[in-house]
Amino acid sequence: MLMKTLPIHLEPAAHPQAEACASCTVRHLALFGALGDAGLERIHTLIASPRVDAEQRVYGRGDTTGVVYTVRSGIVRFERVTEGGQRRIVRLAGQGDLIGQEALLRQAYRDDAVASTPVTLCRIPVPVIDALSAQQMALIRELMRRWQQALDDAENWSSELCTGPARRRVLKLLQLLQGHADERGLIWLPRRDQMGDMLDMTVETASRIVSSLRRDGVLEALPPQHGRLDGARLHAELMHIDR
Amino acid sequence: MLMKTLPIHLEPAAHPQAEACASCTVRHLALFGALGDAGLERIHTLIASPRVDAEQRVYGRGDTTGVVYTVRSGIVRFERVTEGGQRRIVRLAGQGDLIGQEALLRQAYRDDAVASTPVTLCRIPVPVIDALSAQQMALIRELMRRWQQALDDAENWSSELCTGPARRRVLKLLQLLQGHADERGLIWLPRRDQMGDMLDMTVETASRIVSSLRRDGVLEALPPQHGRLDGARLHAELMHIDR
DNA sequence: CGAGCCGTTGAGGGGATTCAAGCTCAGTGG
DNA sequence: CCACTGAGCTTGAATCCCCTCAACGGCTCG
Repeated sequence: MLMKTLPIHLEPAAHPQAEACASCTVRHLALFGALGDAGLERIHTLIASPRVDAEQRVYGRGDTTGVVYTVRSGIVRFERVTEGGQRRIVRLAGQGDLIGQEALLRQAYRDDAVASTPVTLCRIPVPVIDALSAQQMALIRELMRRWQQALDDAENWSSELCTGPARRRVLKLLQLLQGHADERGLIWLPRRDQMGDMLDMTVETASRIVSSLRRDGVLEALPPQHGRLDGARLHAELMHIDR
Repeated sequence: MLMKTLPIHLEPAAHPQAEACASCTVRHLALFGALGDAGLERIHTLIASPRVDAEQRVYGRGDTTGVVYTVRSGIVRFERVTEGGQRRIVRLAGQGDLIGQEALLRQAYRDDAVASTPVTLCRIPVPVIDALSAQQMALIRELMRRWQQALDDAENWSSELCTGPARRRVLKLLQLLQGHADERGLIWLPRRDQMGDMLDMTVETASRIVSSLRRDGVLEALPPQHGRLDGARLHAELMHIDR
C-alpha cells in the first residue's frame, strides 16, 4: 500500500545559493531567521531550494533522509492512512512552516508530505542544524517554537475541522485556506475528494456543500483548484451556524 | 467564559524531594531521565511533586505560571472550547508525558489541562530547565523528542478518533485508554458526556454504544469511571468494522 | 425524601451516506 | 473535425446512522 519514495531534491547546488539565502524573501519567517548574516554565511552552500510540483511528494512516511524543510511558498499537506485503510489529511503547512522535524531526532517521517500547490522549499540537512545548535541557543528556541506551532495547529485541526455539521467543517476549512491566500487573494481550493479526506465526509457531501456556498455567494470557484472567498459572508455563515 | 485559575501546586517543599527524585519510579520515563545523578542533585530542591484530584485543573488556557509538568501517574486531558462554544477534548497525556511545554517558550498554555483520574505530577519551573539546557545537550534532545511525541499523538487523535462511524471511534478510544491501563489492567472509563466531547457525538450515542459493547462482552464497566477490556474482542470488533 | 447528576432506552426526524446517473472538460486518436 | 474516453464535479432518490427530544431508573447527598 505504501509506495517507495524517490528523493525529489537532488539539487545541482552551487554558489548561487549564497545570494539566494541572503536575499530570501521569507528569511524573517524561516528557521534561519534566528541566525545572523555571519551564521548564514557558514551554511548557505549546504542549503538547496528545490521546487516541487503540485501533487508531488516531498517525503514519505517511513523515509529517513535526514533532511528538514522550510516552506518558502505554497501549501503542503500531511497525509496518513488509517488502520482502516482510509487516507486522512491531518494538517496543512504554509509559508514559513517547518516540516519534517522528526528528522532532527533521527526518526522516520510520520506522514506523507504532499505538495497541494506548486511548492518552493528550503532543504536543510540535519547535520547542519546539529552543528549550529551546539552553539546557537537562539536557533534551538526557534526550533522549539516551531514544534509548538505544529502541535497547536494539529490540535486546532481536530477541534475545528473534525467536529460539527458538514457545512460548518467546510466553512472552517475555507477560513483556514484563506490564511494561505496568495497575493491576488486566491486560495487553493482542494478537490472534493481531498476535502472529504480532510473533513471526514464523502465526495458527494463536499460537492453539495461547495455548490451551496457558491450559490450563496460565499465562494467563487476558479478552476483548476482555485477560488476566491467573500470574507464577510463566510464569517456571517459561521456566526449563523454557531448561533 | 474563561475561569480564573488558582495555582494548585504550592508545595510545602523541603529536603524530602531529594530522595523523591532519586528514587522516582518513573525517572527513566521522565524528562530528567536524560540527566545523570549529578545533574539531578543540583535541582531536586526546586522540583515539587504535587497531587491533583480527578476533575481538578492542572492549569488553564491563558495562564503564564512559568512551569512545566511531567505526568508521573494518572491521565490528564487537554480541553479547548470551540469558537462555536463547544467543549472539545483534543488529546490525552499519561505516565511519562511532558505537559505545558508552551511555558518553555514563555507562552501561555494553549488548553485547559484537567486531571481525568487522580494524578501525580513533577512540577518543574522553567528557569530550572533554561539553566540546565545551556549546557546539557541531552536534555534538549529529550525535550524535542517529547514535543514530537505530542505532535504525533495529536495527529493520531484526529485521524483515528475523529473519523468514521461512531462505534469505531469509541472502540479506538478504548484501545487508546488500554494503553494507559493501571497495574490491575483497569482503564479509566470516561463519563458519557466526556466521550462525546472527545469523539464528537452526543451523550446518548456514547451511552448506546457503550451499552452495546458491554452486551457484546468487549467492555466491563466498573463504576465509578473504571472498566476492563477484552483485548481480543476489541481487536475483532475493529477488524470487523474496517473490513 | 426530594433534588440533582449520570446513565440508559425509546420514538421520531434530519443530515449524511450510498447508489446511480448525467454533466463538463481536457486529452486522444480516428 | 468530432467521436471517444476518463477524471472530476454535480445532482437526485432511497437508506441509514446519528441527533433531538423525552421519559425513566439508580445513585448520592443535603
